[in-house]
Amino acid sequence: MFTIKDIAKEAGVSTATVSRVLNNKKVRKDSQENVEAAIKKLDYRPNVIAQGLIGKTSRAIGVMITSMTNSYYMEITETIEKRVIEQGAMMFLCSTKGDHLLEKEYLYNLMARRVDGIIIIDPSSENHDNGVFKNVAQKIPMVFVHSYSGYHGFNIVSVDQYLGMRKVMDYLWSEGHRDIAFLRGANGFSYDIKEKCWRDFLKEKGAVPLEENLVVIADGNSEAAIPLVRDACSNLLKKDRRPSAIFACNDLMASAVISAAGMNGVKVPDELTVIGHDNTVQSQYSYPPLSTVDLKLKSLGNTAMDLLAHAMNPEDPEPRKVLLEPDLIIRASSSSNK
Amino acid sequence: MFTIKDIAKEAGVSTATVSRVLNNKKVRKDSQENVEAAIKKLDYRPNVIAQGLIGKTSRAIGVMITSMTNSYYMEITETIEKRVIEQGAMMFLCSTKGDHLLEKEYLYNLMARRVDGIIIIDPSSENHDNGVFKNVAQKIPMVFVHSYSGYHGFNIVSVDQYLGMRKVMDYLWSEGHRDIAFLRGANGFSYDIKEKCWRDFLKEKGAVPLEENLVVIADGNSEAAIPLVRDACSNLLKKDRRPSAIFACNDLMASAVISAAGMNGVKVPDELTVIGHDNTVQSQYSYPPLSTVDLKLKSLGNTAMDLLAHAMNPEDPEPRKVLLEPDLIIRASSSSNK
DNA sequence: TTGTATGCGTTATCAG
DNA sequence: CTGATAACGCATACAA
Repeated sequence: MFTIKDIAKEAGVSTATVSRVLNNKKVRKDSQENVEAAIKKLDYRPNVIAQGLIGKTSRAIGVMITSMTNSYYMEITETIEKRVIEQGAMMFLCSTKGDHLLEKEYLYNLMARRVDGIIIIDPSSENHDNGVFKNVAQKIPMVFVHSYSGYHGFNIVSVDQYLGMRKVMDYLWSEGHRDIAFLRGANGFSYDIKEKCWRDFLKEKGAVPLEENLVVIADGNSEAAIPLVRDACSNLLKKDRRPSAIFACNDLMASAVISAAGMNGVKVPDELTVIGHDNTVQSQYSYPPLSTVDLKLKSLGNTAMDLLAHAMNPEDPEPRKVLLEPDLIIRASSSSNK
Repeated sequence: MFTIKDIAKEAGVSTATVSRVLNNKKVRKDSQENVEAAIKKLDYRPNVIAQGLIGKTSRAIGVMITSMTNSYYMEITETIEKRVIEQGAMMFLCSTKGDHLLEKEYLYNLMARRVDGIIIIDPSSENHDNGVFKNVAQKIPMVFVHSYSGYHGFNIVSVDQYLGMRKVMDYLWSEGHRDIAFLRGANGFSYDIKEKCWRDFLKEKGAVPLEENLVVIADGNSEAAIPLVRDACSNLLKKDRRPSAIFACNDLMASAVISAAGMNGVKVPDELTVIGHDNTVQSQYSYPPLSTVDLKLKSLGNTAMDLLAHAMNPEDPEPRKVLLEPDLIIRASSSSNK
């Protein structure tokens, strides 16, 4: 591949002049033309690695997610990517599979590559508690896309999931649902927040007794959870006191609930209302289309990029928090129970 | 951030010695220890960009896909990523949205970053025909993951989709299906290959008249196609001569077919057999679980990495083709029509 | 306006 | 075994 030297020789100027043309600085017209001709002739493209070494910027950012086959992450990531390429930059994508050691490994690798910024979607609590994030954020602009906004000293964009869950409960209650099951994965802030809201609400309404068996613990938010959810739901639907509505903490699990209903001959939404969460594309196109909480995934991605731009500004590096408000979207998987 | 010079000073040796320790070359024991202590103390990590500039390798590869919200691509990509991190490398992910100009842009950007290799899943025909791929492949090891193995001079891993389609038709025919609809997207080699097989088969069996109206043209393989597929299928299912089986060119569309059936009160699989293609995770977890053609996505990803490793070997740069054999997986969305 | 010289952080070469 | 030094490709301060 050609270098700036080749162009300089071809154009009969110095490398400095070539560099100037490349960076739109003032040069004499004929030099400009000669250089541009040489560039075109040799199909020359500047070595971004060398440019990065100079120090200003590597024009690359890192995005860390948990899984690539979960559209929740990929929808946010796709929005981020759109913004990244607008800037002529590139994106390293890293999926941690929920392993905080791998997450740490990736983080240090990104640091070693001098990326301009890092966006972490669903950061692990371990690397927060042990100070890894703090350490990295000191050196590289960093943004969390998180279900929890309680961390301090970090740029965070999150969604007010308690509010979103409240909207779900208000809706279900007003539609006459009283036995409302809650389906969550094993670990995660966002599950905890929603469960708290669910409990708070039922207590507030004096819905006694609070049936503990309506809490189904399945594992994680990857496809592997689906069979677990199906089994758990099948059991639930066979009980004497069957819930009239099931809320699932993400659309993936909600789809599995619909499947379980179908397998047990329970009609959705006539005999069972199902509400999902996240408003991923699959919720829109599932059958019946899922009522769900819109997490504003595009907005999450765009805000993350805005925050990153802010974090890269040395003038005002004060961390910011942005809290988005989710909406409840009613589709065909839910109905009244009056 | 600290550099090799800081470590050298801290350890009381030269930068050369530090570099030797970093690269596991022979140094005196106490030097070794001093350097390692300094590295640990300052939490030093080598600048990968500087390493990349030296020329050997940037320890980064580029993966180009069409869409991030299609699990077909992401399952292959996830397999690739696993292999990439095993080598301590990183992955640039680029989604072209089917735009060949963007694809070209990405390609040159990756080149400018001196990536060690590029894997293109579903390369555009435009950039093949205009020589862009040839141009890039000359300078950087490149591998296609493709539905078409007819390109020459490239490393290609593909699946024998004609064979896979043949397996579908053999199965359907042997189960008594005679009116078999074929659902495809607008553009793409893989659609063409499958359609050819479908036509060949019906002609071979003398299935006259070949009902052209059983060919439904929907657009693309992104979620946006789903409503189009639903509409097209709904129309199809209302006709006098309703097909007893519908084959869809990917699982996404097949899911939409199931939805359309549900919306029209047609039972799957009792009244309609639905067969998908690709064996993405969603086919496994949809309801009813989809009969589908297993494209061996993991194997595609792994083979792509194997080919890339081969392509990076300067001894034998001869391009290779690998053709994988797909399997038909029977699940609950299909039944006999006898 | 232009060219020369230097540095970015690392590895490789060579002499010691 | 070690250290000084030259390269990698580019950008920039400085001198012309």
